[in-house]
Amino acid sequence: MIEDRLVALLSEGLTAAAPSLGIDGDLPRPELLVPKQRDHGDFATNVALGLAARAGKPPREVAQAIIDALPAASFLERAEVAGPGFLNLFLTDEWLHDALRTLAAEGGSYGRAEPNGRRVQVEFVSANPTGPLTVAHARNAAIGDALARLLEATGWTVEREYYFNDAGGQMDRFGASVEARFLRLIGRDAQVPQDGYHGAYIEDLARDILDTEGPELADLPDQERFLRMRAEGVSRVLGWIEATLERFRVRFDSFFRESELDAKGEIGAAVERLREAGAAYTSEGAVWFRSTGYGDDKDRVIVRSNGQHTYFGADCAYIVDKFARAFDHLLYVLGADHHGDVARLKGAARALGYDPDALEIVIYQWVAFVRDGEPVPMGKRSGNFVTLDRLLDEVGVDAARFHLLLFSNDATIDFDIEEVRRRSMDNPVYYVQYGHARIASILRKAAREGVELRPIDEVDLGLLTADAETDLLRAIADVPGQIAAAAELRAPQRIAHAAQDLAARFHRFYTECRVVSDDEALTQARLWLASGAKQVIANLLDLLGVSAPESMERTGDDA
RNA sequence: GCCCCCGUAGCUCAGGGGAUAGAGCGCCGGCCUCCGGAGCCGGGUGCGCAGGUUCGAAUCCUGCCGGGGGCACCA
Repeated sequence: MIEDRLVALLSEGLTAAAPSLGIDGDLPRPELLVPKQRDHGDFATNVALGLAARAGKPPREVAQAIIDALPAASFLERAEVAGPGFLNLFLTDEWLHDALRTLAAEGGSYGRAEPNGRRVQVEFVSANPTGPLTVAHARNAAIGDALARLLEATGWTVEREYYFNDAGGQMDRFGASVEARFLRLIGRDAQVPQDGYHGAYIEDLARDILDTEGPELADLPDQERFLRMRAEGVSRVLGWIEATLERFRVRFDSFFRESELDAKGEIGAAVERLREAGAAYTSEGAVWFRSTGYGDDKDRVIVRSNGQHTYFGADCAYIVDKFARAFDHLLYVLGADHHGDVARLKGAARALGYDPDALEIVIYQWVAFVRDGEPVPMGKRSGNFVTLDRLLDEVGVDAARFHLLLFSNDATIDFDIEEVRRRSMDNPVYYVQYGHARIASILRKAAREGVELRPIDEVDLGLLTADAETDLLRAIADVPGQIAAAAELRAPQRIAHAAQDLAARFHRFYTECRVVSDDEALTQARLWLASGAKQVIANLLDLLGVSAPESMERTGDDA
């Protein structure tokens, strides 16, 4: 990449200039900046600003000394001092052409890194299977999957895991609710518990269990019947959840049940380990984790006085289980209500002897779903909620994912269902997709007219000289860096914005530059540029799990 | 009371310590003989307040103000 070559060049110049500047000792690695203004060059560095104090000379003088010491390089047109002491680098367009050639060669893997040999687990969604996924889970699914895709793109081997509690208090209430519905269906007297689940889907579940398992389930001994009902309910709800996720283009590599931890004795083992580490103690009959030693505001119970472990106790065992599976890094994707978990989860990891930095928690803020100005209620137990499926029916997978990934994780989202549903120009997902479809259309036209695309090495990319053309090339060249940054910062919205930026640059290029024309050489160069833009838009959309259509409906008249 | 997130243009939001802070929407005015007008071009004295760190702060730190959310052996 050109950036590496520039940094190497600058380092050489810096090393050569250092003695005359009176700088000895370690020299910094020059940092490359991308100036916002074109007359500030293609790249810039602030290295002179940082070294001015050490040199005892004005920054501009330091910058000039570095320039004077710069070895010749074919790709460097000129370098100049600017502003307070920036060193601006002007390159020949060759690096832009190189980027386009690389893109042409790599296609769908352009911008992606080589495998780094490291394994990361991304745990997300993890909703307990007491009912269908709701809109409340949508952002978690979108962010978790996008981060998984970004990590894959930056070389990681990624495992997507879904964790659920199949035996806690909520699941018991769920099981009892299903059981009651079942009994009522066959005419027996039973009441759904007051604190149980009252949604209509519970009855659907009961009916399905009745249809497939038969009424004789009702005659099992009480405890057995309850467990059976709970299990039958869980497996069916999990089936719904998987189907919804599949539709949302999210596929998990593993579904992990909390009960496995207990069954394998891992919870007891984890508690023991914490005790040995001096991080757990007994008080009032319960076992506590000394989380105050790890930045928490109070200690937390891990085993209740009745002998049952808490959720957090299971979390500790789960941490052990995860690390035992030889992941180099663990990512948790959790909603804002879990911010309090961060300190104690990392604390538990440390207490258990792991590197707390290897356990990372991505917290995202809430989504306020709104319809016609009214908040959409999301409580699951009341039965009054909007399922993720219904949301997808209304706005489509592409619009839903794109909109959920358009904003920083730290920002709360106002998700107006009517607005996101609109297939119109104020909907950025269609703007980007339209750009992709429009390019596809040009390429079809070129093919229709018998224009044959020659190998890119035989094409004179130097003909691409208009601002609209070089701006588009620049954006293409910038994509690998954008992907790396988005992954590193856990910031999928950067990809959404990069995609919009690419589409905008393409649209401008399209308006100003006719692609298929009588000028054969120029047509070749522009076709390569257009198809490059198409590929890059597709690559970025893929990182978001959004499709890149070859064509779109011509009319968006429900706008 | 303690903790987390946010405060940037009329609205919704981007902005990895750099130079003159951007985009979409809305509003006004332009652009179709011709590759898809779901498009393009032009129109803009906005970083909540006060300190601090720095050559340089929307960005990092502290305090305050305003908004949102979380703080149970429920699990």
